[in-house]
Amino acid sequence: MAKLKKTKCAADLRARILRQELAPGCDLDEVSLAAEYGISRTPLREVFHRLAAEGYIRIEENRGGKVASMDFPVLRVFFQTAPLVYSSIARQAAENRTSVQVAGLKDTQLAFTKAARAGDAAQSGLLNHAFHEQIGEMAQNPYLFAALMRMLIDHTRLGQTFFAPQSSEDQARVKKAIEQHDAMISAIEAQEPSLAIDLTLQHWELSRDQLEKFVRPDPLPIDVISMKDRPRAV
Amino acid sequence: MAKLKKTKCAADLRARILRQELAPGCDLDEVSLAAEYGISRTPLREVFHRLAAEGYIRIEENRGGKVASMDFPVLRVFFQTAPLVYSSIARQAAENRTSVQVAGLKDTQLAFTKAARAGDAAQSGLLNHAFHEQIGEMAQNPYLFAALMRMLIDHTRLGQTFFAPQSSEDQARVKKAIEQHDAMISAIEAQEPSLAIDLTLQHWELSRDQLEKFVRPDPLPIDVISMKDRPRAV
DNA sequence: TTGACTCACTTTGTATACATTTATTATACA
DNA sequence: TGTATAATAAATGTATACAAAGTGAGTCAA
Repeated sequence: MAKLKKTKCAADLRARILRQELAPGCDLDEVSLAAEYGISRTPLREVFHRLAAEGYIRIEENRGGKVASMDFPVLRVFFQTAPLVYSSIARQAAENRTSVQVAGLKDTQLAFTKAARAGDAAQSGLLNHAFHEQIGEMAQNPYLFAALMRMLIDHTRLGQTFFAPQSSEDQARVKKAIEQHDAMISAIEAQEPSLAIDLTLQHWELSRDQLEKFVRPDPLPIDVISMKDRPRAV
Repeated sequence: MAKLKKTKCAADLRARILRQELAPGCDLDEVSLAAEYGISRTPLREVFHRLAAEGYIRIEENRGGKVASMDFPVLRVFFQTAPLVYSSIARQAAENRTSVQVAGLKDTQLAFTKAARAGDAAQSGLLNHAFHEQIGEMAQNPYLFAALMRMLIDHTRLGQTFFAPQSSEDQARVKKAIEQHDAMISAIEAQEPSLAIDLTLQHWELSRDQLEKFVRPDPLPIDVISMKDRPRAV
């Protein structure tokens, strides 16, 4: 019972960080968080140290925990590394998945689909995260899994806008993402590594286009006059 | 001062696990370890949670910390994954290294060479670990770095015998490893990624041959008579 | 002898109190 | 008014005390 509160606290903190409810760099107050989760500072601090080693937060000497930042240089590396890690994981997931794991993945995909169609951005992001984490578990590769989890922290935080469709284009993208997930499940279930890799890379391309737009948004229009012709451009 | 004891405790525990002084699966008693490091159980447990998330130990509900095991299925994955991670790290290290980091790497290599030539197996293993960790830091890739660190935990533990040369063959291998390190430093310093990758893969081959011998040792001789002809075969 | 149960003992988990460090405010002085 | 410094408040880090769970020896009944 008591231990449940601790794991729940850790899980909730992770979720809040992934949802950017706790923004990068945000200061984490021990006393208020401990009160919030109904535990004392001792177990909370143990959670902090766990999250620090997982890459969610960093702990500074005598000034407590802060949400891990997302500096620009790292983002560049993120885009460089994602295809390698995601495709390697996909390959091994297709090779090593168990049928129980496939069933679990389908459950997650079902929940994800519902949330995405309902336009619940926060929940979609978390379920998308869970989806890819589950594929990571299928790979049975603790080494790459560690890399994957760190990628997903940043990926989910960056993609927070992804599942909040505004334009009809956005909605089409979300629909495509759902379909890609379904295809990935099939490839993994059929144990076809090379197909799983292809689908994963396509999925990454879709996500990357959106993320890059977020990181490097369209510049504001220079010619003010022409704005009249496309009033919703911004 | 007090915080130093904590980081020292964490570093020492890591080293003891890497040296297999604390064997895989070994139980970690909180009170005795706390006493040993001159700290109370509270900070020690925080260290435990850190090490758990780093993959050095695992913490079981109500029965404390145990050194992470090295099960056989994972070893298979280890050999599969090492070339990918090590070579990717090497590439980016050559691309992104700073001169300060190169200087640090040379220092480590110097200490490593001394320890290896002196036949100090434990120290050699740790310094070899530090050498490859420093290359990991040069890569400036937190995602792959996480994978690397997990690989090195198992690599260093497995290779514990590597730097305890018994036969003259073993001594030749250690000498070759030292030379390969030097060549890797040069490639990284010269910022030649493809060369760094080649050298890293060669280095891995050398290590792999030795490790596989450790994991899958030569079978005991079946023909007892022939033993007389090669008394040091076992 | 075996098996289950009890009770003492050991170990882990949590809360609280205290020490130490950092942040903030107030005050003095230029 | 602005800066430096002292005093105060707030937050983090650690130790200790207590609660809860696990472990094991010993006992007794079948």
